[in-house]
Amino acid sequence: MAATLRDVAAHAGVSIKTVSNVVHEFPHIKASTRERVQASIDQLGYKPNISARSLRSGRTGVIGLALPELSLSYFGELADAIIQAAERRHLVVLLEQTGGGDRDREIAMLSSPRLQLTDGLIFSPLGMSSADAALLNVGYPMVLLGERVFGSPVDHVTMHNVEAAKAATLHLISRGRRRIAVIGAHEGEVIGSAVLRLQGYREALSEAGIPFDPALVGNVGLWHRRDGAEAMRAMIDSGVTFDAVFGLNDALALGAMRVAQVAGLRVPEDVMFIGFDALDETKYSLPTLSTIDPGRDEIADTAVRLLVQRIEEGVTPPVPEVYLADFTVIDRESSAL
Amino acid sequence: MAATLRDVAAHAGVSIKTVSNVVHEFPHIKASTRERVQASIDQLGYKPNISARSLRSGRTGVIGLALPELSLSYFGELADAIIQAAERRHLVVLLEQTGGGDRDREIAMLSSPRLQLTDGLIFSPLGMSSADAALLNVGYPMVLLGERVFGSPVDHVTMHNVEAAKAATLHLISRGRRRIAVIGAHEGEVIGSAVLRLQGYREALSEAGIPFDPALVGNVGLWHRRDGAEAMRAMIDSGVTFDAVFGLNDALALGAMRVAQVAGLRVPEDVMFIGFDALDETKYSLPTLSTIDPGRDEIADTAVRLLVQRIEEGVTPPVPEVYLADFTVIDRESSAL
DNA sequence: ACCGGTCATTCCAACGTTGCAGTACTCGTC
DNA sequence: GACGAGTACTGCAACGTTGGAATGACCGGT
Repeated sequence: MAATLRDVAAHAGVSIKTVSNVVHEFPHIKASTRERVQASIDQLGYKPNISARSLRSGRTGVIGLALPELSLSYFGELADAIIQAAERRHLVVLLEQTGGGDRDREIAMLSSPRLQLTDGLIFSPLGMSSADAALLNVGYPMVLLGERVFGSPVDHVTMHNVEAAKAATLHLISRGRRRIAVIGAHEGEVIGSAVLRLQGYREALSEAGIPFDPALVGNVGLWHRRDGAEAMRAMIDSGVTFDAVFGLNDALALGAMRVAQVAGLRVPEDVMFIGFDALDETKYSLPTLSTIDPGRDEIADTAVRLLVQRIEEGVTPPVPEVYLADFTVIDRESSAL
Repeated sequence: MAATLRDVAAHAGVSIKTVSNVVHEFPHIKASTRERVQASIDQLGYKPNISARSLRSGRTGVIGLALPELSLSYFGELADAIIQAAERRHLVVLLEQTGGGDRDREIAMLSSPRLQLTDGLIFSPLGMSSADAALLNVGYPMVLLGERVFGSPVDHVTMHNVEAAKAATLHLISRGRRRIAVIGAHEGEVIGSAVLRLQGYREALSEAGIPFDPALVGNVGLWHRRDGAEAMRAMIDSGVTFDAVFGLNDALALGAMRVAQVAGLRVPEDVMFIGFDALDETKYSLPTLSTIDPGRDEIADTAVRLLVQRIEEGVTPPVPEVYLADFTVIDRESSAL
């Protein structure tokens, strides 16, 4: 069906290898030959067979991207950014979903044969922990995202979670709030974004001389809108008073903000809100949601850049690189004075 | 590095072909041999090399999915559903983004060499039109999504746009509204979701004996929240009166609903709202948004099923199949009496 | 006229797999 | 006790590509 190197070679009256050389822009080719071969390529519509190339050269031009769920806006926007960054480097992305924090599934995915035709993997776990770090010592290039696994042998792109969460909390404090609830903690966990952001929250409180009140911590299962809504309802029902809410991500904050308003609280007058992630929808909620911009494009671009570097250099780095993206506080209606 | 059939064969003391036969569960193999080979496979951690397999057999187990932008919640949720449906059939998905309706980019994507290692494509165009239908006569299996291209030579999974839009409009009418604005029309276009849904809107009006008022049609560029917000602002500024809004998708409706509320209109008392797509976030907006559930899982599953069928049967169908998913009206606070 | 060196191109082998053809052995049948 | 019909395996070639070595042509210098 499709034209092969052999067909082009016959058509142009040269050897197969010469055609291959033209395709790969090898130096020593006469201009006239190059033109003739190129003409044949165009005429026959030759496209290299990637399977064959990959079999021979070991490269596919495909990178894997494994993340929990695309239906969560955060991961949808992240995937968008990563696919664009990959495209800029002439790579395509093969997408694998691992579900909402299923550790076993994440680990199984790491050795899935589906990754065979992939040059490397960008992996955003949600269920694994630092105890599993050694499992990331897989035989192929990998870049890690997120805050679940530290001390692994692979490059890691993440963000200043503690500092950003602290900034978010200080933002509310600077607006005069002292009873700041936090929604999205994971009870009993010692690692992950929830823990780090909670730590930032506590650091901000202590810096401002505000005592930490465990009654103001809303625990959740996942970080969906639904969980934020449920946690807010529970907190309101518990009778605890608060004048601000820090949602550990935007989905939680949005779910919580709705419930607070339904319960008759005015935002921002009675309760201020801030989230984390800078999702597009935070610009259109009522009121618009203040949030932390985690520098998604920067994260995406860096992840792809590091992965390409590892693919080209071969094997695991002696000292894995850890990259921390910059963040910004976005001040919107939900925390306006 | 990785074990090959050759290694396993040597280890088990059989021929390469026998190992291959075991892997493929060929009938005529002695149980004892099968066990011995299987043991060697496990011991050496053999995984088939997909590039080699694909070179030889022409199949990769990868399908392409080309859609506009993952950062739009609708496509994020759609991609999620398609990836899950593909996984159920042991396929992986290679994701390609074509941007917000760039016809040339969509056409270029169709012949991209990146699709080489793909067995087929699920394609959701946003810029092409029925005039381009012939371009879909590509040499590989394809399933089309959406409402841009009709009469193409490939299988097509779409939905009852006209009927669903009509149902949405009738829903508002049944709640006593007569001045129903519609947000999301594409001025001058004659095809696509916007046209079909607008048609459904007009059919509903005419069935209810309500005259069509062009002043109640809000034109937009894209179907993002921002566009809905801008269109609503323009409509309010124009001074036209309305007591309900049909957003041609949820993002438009949500953007518009915010603007309407900021302008002092109460939802649903002064203005009712309904959207289209049943995004997760419509359950958590304030108020929650009534919408049309387009049966996303059904669409995803059918698309993958049809694609697999085409891949297995080879070539283009003599008569392409057109599948229309069922829809449901979801009644929420934004249109509550 | 011959040599060394660069340039342009070709030849060969391999990547790991699978389809097909073939072989050798076992068995029940007449 | 030879014969077809299975059963259990093996061997070879090929898929389309690329890396490296090999070949040949050409050119300036001696």
